[in-house]
Amino acid sequence: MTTPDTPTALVGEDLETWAALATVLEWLPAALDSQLQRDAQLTHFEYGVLYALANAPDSTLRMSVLSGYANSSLSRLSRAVTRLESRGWVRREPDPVDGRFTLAILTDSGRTKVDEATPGHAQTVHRLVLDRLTKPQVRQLREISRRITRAIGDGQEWEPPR
Amino acid sequence: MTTPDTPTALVGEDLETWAALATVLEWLPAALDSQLQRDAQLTHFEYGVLYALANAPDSTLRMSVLSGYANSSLSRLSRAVTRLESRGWVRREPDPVDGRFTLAILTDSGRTKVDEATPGHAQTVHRLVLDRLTKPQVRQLREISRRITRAIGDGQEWEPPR
DNA sequence: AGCATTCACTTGACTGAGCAAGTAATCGCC
DNA sequence: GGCGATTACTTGCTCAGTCAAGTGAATGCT
Repeated sequence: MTTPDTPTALVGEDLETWAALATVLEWLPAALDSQLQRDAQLTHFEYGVLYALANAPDSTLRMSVLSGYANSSLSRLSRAVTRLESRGWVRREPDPVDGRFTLAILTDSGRTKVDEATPGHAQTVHRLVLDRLTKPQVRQLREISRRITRAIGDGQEWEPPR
Repeated sequence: MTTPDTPTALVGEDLETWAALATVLEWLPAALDSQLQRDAQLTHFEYGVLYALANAPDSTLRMSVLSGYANSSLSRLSRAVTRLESRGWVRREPDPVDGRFTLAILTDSGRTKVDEATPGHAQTVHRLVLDRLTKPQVRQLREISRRITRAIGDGQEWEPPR
């Protein structure tokens, strides 16, 4: 008689799957950063910030909203925006509606930067991920990713950073 | 007539899939680190090092081999082992066979540490990933992950860190 | 209206990772 | 067998990220 115990170690297929995923978790972000760094002197995270601003109305977002889009803590975002600001791609303004909020605003040269960086990044995502998979696999990957994200959100003992 | 151009931006299903995966890439490592940090004062990377040693003959591996197993650069590994050494879980010895190699050796208390940390980590992997997926999805995830890893390895302009 | 509280960041101290330069051990070649 | 590569790390510097404490703006309670 077998019992569906909570497992105390990963074995067999589970271990292999986890090992494969863990490798992706380690290498894919590094590969993405590498391309963006080489071609646009941007980390993937910084690109994400610029991209989110580029797709926002008036190229403007409150820091706290932006940190949500970028899956980031406010302090990480604050430092990243400082860097982007010093390179002239973003500027900050207090929100006239409520001075506690800070608006991050994409500058014209920031927009140019995103536009230049986007094709290379999109190509890399295709080359490393999308083009390697069958269409059903792409769908599965989306569903699998969402399930994992939901599981993380559900965890009572851990809040994803905002 | 449509042409299969190299795309210059991600749109539609591709964008959604990529966004979902990017979220996993951001949150899953953080969630894993969070549990291990809380329950065992270990990063996921440090756990991986101890785990690899625990499963090696004589609980011993050359630094360069270990860095392969841990998907890490030698310099990152060197620093991690320094930390683990200072906590008494690993010790270093020059390889008697060839003094250029350094052997990393798991201590008894290091073994105890891995054994204590493993069930909680395995549970977290189940809770966040494996238990959320159907069996076919687990298989697909393994295959998808391997394809992505292979794609990264193929890239001529980027070598995965050893 | 006045003052403590809350909110939305920002910043200082510290840690971990990458890169490149350094170091010690061994190998290869004459 | 001596000496210039090569190999296998290690380490100094710099930078990004976290945590916790700090700051300035708005809110609420009386």
